[in-house]
Amino acid sequence: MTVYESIKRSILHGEFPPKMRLTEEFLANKLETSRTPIREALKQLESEGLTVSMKRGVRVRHFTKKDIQQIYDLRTLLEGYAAAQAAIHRTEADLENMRLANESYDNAIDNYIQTGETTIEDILDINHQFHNAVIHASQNPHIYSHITKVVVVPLIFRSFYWFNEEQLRHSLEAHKTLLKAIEEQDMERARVAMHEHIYHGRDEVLKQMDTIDEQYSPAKEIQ
Amino acid sequence: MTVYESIKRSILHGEFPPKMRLTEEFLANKLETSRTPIREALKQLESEGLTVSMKRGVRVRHFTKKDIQQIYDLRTLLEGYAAAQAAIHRTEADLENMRLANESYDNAIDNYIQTGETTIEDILDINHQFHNAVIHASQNPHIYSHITKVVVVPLIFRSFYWFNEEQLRHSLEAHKTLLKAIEEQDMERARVAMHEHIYHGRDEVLKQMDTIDEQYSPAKEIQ
DNA sequence: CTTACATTCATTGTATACAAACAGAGTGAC
DNA sequence: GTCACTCTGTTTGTATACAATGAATGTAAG
Repeated sequence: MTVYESIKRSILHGEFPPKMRLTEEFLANKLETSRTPIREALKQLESEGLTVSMKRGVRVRHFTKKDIQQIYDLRTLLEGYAAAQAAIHRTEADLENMRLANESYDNAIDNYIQTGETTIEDILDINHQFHNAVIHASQNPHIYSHITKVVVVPLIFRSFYWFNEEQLRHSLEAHKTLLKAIEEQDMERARVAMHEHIYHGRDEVLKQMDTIDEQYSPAKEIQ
Repeated sequence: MTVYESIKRSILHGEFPPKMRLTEEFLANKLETSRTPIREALKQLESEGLTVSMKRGVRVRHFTKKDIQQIYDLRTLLEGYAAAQAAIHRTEADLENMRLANESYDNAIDNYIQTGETTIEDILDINHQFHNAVIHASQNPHIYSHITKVVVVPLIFRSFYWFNEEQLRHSLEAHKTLLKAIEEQDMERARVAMHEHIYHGRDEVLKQMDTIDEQYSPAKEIQ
């Protein structure tokens, strides 16, 4: 799904800023394809909440602080539930996956700080691996699509959070706390650890939004 | 979105049973349109979880009892949250909407029993109105898409539940309990009332699945 | 100067033709 | 008889042409 991924990247990286209109022909030219695959990608993006379609055409969605708060509320609810279920249903293989993801995380932070070979994208990816491992351990595959939707939006505000060693270490510690609770099958402890972890991330994103304060910035226009 | 609605109806009414393959041309012929709108509808249905696409083509999704249980778990989580938030944030207008929906429900049950003018579809619709009013009262519009997804699937198993006066009255009572808690801004009471209401519905659907036991029935083939 | 209407242009929605990919049947070798 | 391979037919994926629909601009009347 390369057309979809490409547009998604452009939105998440800010190349297509909020409120920018996305015409099919523009995207078709840019991605050197026809309008048909573009339309399908746009439909999917809309169902993920990254775009909105008006009477005529589609625009990159604009999110207010309230939106972000509410989306994070849902993410907390869903991932908290996943963590609680994981504490009950996790297999030994699940635990191994989580441990592995955390080791990778640890190494990636070192690498990022020391050599700079590892990129933020890599770190985001490894973080994602851990969260996915938790969902997998919950043994409820239906959760995935819901969490995907609430996870993707805040990535638009890829905050300074992810560039800060202290925050990265803190995040890893949170993962370890969570993993311990899941190992010990301590369901409520796991849920709360996840709640705290996600709300902490939310606070950082909201802080970021305050500083750049682009809520009301007009859309860049094409051409 | 009439093509989408039409295919959805066919799936929910059992005309397109689980595992049935849906080829684009077949649907295009049936709905007297071209493949393009069909493809878009199928993409959307897939994102709602009603179909799955294989390497080649798409099939109506088949759900096991475990799937239904897990989907209801998520629905309970989400609607319970919505109810709790509604208890906090509801406006007077929200309360009025809920009261109205419950009145309609009451009348519809009477009408259904006595005259038979009101159909099950009507009743489902009014039930839906109440649940939507609760979500609206939560003041978190991002919940809608998530709940839509977990609500639609069980409709495939439109159980006997909806044909039974006693169950309908019971359901209305549950709505009233919930409404009272929301009126009194009793958040935890509202959450629990919603949990109970949804799990009760789940029990009925699972009971239904036991009796018909079509989990392992092969797919009808076209032609 | 403002409003209402009409004409034009840009953009989306639908149909269709063509290319690509996969499944299944048939054929041949071992 | 079985396995592997090719060939054929069906079905999806992509491009493109055409139709339909809004939006915007210009024009004329009040």
